[in-house]
Amino acid sequence: MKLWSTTYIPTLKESPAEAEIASHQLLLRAGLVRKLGGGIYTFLPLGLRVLEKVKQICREEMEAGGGIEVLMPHIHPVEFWQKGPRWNAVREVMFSAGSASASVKQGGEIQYVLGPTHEEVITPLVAAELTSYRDLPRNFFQIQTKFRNEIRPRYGLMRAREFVMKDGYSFDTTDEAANESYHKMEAAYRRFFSRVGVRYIAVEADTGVMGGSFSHEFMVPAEIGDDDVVYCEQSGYAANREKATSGLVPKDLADAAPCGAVEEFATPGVVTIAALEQAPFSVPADQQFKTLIFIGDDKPFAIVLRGCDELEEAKLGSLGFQLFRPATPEEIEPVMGARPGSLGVVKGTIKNPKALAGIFVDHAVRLIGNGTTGANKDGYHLRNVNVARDLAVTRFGDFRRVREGEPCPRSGQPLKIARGIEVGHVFKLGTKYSDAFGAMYMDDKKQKHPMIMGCYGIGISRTLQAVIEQCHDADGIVWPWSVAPYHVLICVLDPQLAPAMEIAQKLAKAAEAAGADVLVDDRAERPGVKFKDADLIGIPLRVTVSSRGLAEGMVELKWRTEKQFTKVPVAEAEARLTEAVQKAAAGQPRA
RNA sequence: CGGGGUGUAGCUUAGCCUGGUAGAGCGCUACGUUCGGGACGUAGAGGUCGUGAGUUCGAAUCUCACCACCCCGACCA
Repeated sequence: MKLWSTTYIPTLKESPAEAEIASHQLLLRAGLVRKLGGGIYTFLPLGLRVLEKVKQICREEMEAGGGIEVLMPHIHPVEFWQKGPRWNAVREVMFSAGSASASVKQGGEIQYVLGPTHEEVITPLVAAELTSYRDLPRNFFQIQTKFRNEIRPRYGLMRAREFVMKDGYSFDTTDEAANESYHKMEAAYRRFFSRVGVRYIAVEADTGVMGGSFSHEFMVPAEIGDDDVVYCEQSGYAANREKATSGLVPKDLADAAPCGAVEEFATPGVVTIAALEQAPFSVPADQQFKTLIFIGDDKPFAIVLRGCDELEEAKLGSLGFQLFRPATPEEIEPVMGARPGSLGVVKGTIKNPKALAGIFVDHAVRLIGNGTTGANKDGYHLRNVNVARDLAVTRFGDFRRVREGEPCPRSGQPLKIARGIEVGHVFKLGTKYSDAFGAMYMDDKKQKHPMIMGCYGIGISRTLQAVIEQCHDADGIVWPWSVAPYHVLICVLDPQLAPAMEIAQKLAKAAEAAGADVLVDDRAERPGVKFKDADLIGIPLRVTVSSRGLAEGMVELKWRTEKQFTKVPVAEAEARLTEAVQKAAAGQPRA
């Protein structure tokens, strides 16, 4: 039992200007955290209690999934990162941790960095410690503070420079075993998020350059999220928008027959899809070919989409280029023969086809059959262009961005799109890090092989805020039982009356015996203030003890989720409270 | 890093355009009246007006630079 007067819960009536979204405002108003600097927060007692509960649930589910807990350092000698496979890519978001003394810092190299994640630490450890197939599989995890110098911290704990993360790493001998580790973690993640009390969607995520590996993101649906989740309620299909496909193009689509000879026509000044839709041309966007030129590893390549479609740039990762960017008009003209606005990939019209590293055509283009495209001659277009007969195609692929309402690739039902916050990510890594750090094992034939790795992250502090974002109303937070900082709040309206406090103590003991964490509001505040604060900090079950109630021999029980309270005779109060706590803990939050 | 915005008491802010005494509400302290959904009165404490330079007799107010924070984009748990 904790007395309000002996802890520190600084609630705010008004919300600080810096907080724009509900969860961020409530973090501050309910006295859970305070900001030290951009993206850097202190956890106050109430916030810390929630954080610890989320961590504990995570720990339990990780161990249930075979995870072994360790704690790695926050500061890393920089050599480990320099030796790793992504130093140049990650150093921008890493904090250095050299000496604070200016004289030492001058001209000196960075010697330490603050850990943004720990592949570069766990892999050398495992490389040194585990050498035999008999040592595997192993799956290590830790719950620890991470440091990333975010370009733009925002939304409180949602994107912070310092945040609490659970990170885990699995090491296996074979691909099949690694897949098993992966699926164990995926299952553990589902249990974790369910227990914490957030609605989530597990989506297929982009694997980038890792090729055949796979990846799932755990997303919490929220308006303020910065990812789009594409999903189908009927089939259960769900994917990050970067990776999502639709069933728009039937698998058995036959190529359309030509409808006449390709014909050039003048389109002076027409350089956009929209302009070609206007009279006198009146070509609908879905009958136009959109030709985009990119530079991939210094060579130009072409992407062809329908005029009405948009490119999903992340999907170009599957083409195998390390780096790519849109080409400039100056780079395009010598290759194609025209500037953007008059481009096309009709055979024989490309000025220098050999310069192109490839012509990649989106599957949906086949829906056009016969359409209109640029003539590679400024101010001219071609009509009656037949996809099968006339286009120069290296290969077809999926390059377009999926739109809401398109058919699900599995069920054919309309796809929906929602915003989401990424709170977890499971990723099959392969041997990227084991190769770099020599994490090898010897098999039973004395052959050495790199270990197959997986990595698994959960944003603990971000999950905490995601819970608030999902579980609040106009009055404040509405904590799920599992992570509530306290389960029961005993509001003593007249704490100066000894009998009132005695009853509060007795009830607190009963609730604790039933397994609840209890907070007693013993402040000499007016009732209105106490009730407002109670709603704000969102404790699931409130017990009100007042002189007025005691005069008729009653105390009151009230759930945070309900408007009405229930009067209970003092004599029955302990039993009723015990029962309520047990039911709530068992997942039936009703009195 | 690009675009936009804001910096005045612990919090929310007025004043700035049109230069001349820094104001309010919440919170805080004391006393009194109140006492079931953020009470009221009286009296107080609390301000380098983000920092630095400039213009001016005089700058919160005008100019410049810098810093911090917030929002929108590219990246991420």
